[in-house]
Parts: sequence; C-alpha cells; structure tokens
Amino acid sequence: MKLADAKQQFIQNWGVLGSQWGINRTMAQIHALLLVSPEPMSADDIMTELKISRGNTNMNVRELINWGIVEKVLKPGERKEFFSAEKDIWTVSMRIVKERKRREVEPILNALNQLKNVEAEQGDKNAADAKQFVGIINDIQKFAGQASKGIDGLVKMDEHWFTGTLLKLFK
Amino acid sequence: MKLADAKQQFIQNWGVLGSQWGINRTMAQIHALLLVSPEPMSADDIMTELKISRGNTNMNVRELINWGIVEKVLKPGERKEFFSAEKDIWTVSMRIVKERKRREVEPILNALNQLKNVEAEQGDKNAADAKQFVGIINDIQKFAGQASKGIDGLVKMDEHWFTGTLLKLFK
DNA sequence: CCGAACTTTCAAAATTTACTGAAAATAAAA
DNA sequence: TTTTATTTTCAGTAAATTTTGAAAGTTCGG
Repeated sequence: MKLADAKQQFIQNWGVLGSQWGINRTMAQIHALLLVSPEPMSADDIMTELKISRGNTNMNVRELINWGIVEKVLKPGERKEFFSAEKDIWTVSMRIVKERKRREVEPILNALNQLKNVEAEQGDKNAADAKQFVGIINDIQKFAGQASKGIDGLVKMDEHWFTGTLLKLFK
Repeated sequence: MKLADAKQQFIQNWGVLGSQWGINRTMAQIHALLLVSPEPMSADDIMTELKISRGNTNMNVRELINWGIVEKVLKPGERKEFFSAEKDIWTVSMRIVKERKRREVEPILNALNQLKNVEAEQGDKNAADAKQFVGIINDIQKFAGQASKGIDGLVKMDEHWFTGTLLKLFK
C-alpha cells in the first residue's frame, strides 16, 4: 500500500470514529491530516487535501486550536499561517477528555443537583417515588464523581508508556 | 420543585448529554424516562410521556434492548409489552462502554492494522515519512490497547461503590 | 379460522447539523 | 496611503439524521 493511500484511509477512518462520538467529521479529518503530516500545513493545503471550503477549514481549525490539540505555526518569510497537530497521542486524548468533561458533562451534573430539591408531597406513593428519584440522581452524581477522579488521575500519570517509539526521532 | 417537573428536566438533560456523545436524543430520553419510572412502561406510555410516534418509540426501545440496558417485561393478563431499565448505573455505564468499544472502536482499530503495510518506497524523504506514519498508527494502537485493558479492568471491579444507597430499598 | 390488539417496518417529511462561497475584515507590503 | 495577500464571518444551501404515520405483520383469544 502506498503511503498516500494509507494516509487517506487513516483520515477517513478517523473521521468516522469522530462522528460516532459526537465530534464533527471534518474536524476529526483535519486533525488526522495534521497528525500524519510531517510538516505544518496551511489552510490552502488542508482545503486541497480534504476538498473542503475555506470557511469550513477555518472554523474547524479554530475549534481544534480551542481544544488545544492543534497550534498555529508561523514560518519566517511566509505570510500564511500554518498549522501543526500535537503528535503525542496521550496528550491529545487527555486534552479531549478533559475538555469534553468541562464543556458537556459538568454543566449537566450541576443541573442534576437542582433536581434533588423535589418537594415533599402528600401521599405515600409519591414520597416513595421521590426518594427513588433522588436516589438515582445521587447514583449518577457519585458515578460521575468517581469517573472524574479516575480521569484526573490518568492525566497526572507522568509516565508516557509510548515514549521510546520511533515517533521521537522525527519530532 | 414538583417530582413530575424534576423528572421532565432529567429526561431533557439526559437527552442533551446523549446527543453530544453520539447517542440519539430520543433513545437517551426513553432511557432516562425508564430509569426514573418505578414501574415498567408500555410503548403507549412512552409515546404519551415523550410525545413521540409509535415507530420512533419502537425503534429506540429495541435499540436500548440491544444495548442490554432495557428489558422487556410481561405482565400477567396483559397483552401489551412493558419495558424497564437497568437501574444500577455502574452496570449501565459498563454495558454502554463495552458495547461502543465493540461496535465502533474495534473495527476501526482493526482497519488501522492494515495501514501499517505501507510500501517501502524510493527516496529518503518518503521512507522517513512512512516511518513516522507507522509510528503514529502504532501509538494509537498502543493507546487503545491500554485504554481497552483499563476498561476491562473496571468492568471486573466487584465492589459497586454505590450500593448502600436508597435505591436498593426500592428494587 | 377470524378479528382485535398490538408490534414492526420503512418511505417520505421534518428537523438538525454541517458546509459553502462571497463579502467583510485584517494585516503586511509596496 | 494604497494595494495585495490572507483570514474571518455568516446567510443561504446542502447533506445527514431523525421522526412520523400509515400499512403490513404478528400474536392471541374466542
């Protein structure tokens, strides 16, 4: 298999995986493209490679930068901006997980807190139901709390088990 | 806050969270509804509660059953089918994670394997690029392998930290 | 076997989400 | 300052996904 074809396939696969997990396809593809590109790429490079519009490119690159997994690179003497992806997969994963936790999970967990103020009601049935409801919300919060701790623990793991790969030679 | 309102809000929030993670909104809402419902519900109950069509209800309930987090319950003397959600959040989470790993992640990781057969090419530049490419694929596979092990480990954790909550009383 | 109760299917419609491209804004060079 | 290169924005459009609803299928009591 030719290198170019392999890269192409990688980009497509990464796009599919992203879209299945709520990350838009193009954003995942741009990320994949930059991941396997030894050199930083310009917006025009990306447009050409993925056959997408300038606007689309701009918006998704910006979002990748917001996520902290792509950075702007300026080449001396060049007016264009270039972009380069973080190549350390561990770092990439942790940034994504942390960012999603912050953006999506935490607000909802906060909202859940409010739901525990269910009024005491007349009637045994309703009271029992309310208790069960609060019990479930509590379970979810506890679970999320545990998961959150687990993630924070992972983030602090100092050993990158994958160092020592070829990658380092080309960084 | 009234219990009914709290449930309604919970359902909405759960729907949003689901859609952000690539699970369709209605499916997440049905799941939330069944989670907080003390009694199993019929398709008609679900339709009424969520104001969705019969077809939509049927398809999403079936999918929840496929995921192993909702089950069909038959009431003696009733011709209708009723549905009930697994209430143990740990079990629910593990089933979802395992299922998504199996359905979405594993096929893509297998595909990545093929990409490592990049042809040896003429020219130093290309050879170096190919090495870097294979390096990245390797990193991703290693990472996925670690994550996979971690998940399998979690699944085996025998202690459910959340037992002892009110929930048990009503099971 | 028939008919009523209920479930399943799926093409078409509605909704949501993503993308384009041209115009406006910005920044550097002349 | 004016020109030119480049980036950003966003209204309109296109594509993808979800939902509907009616028809077909199934199951079961009589």
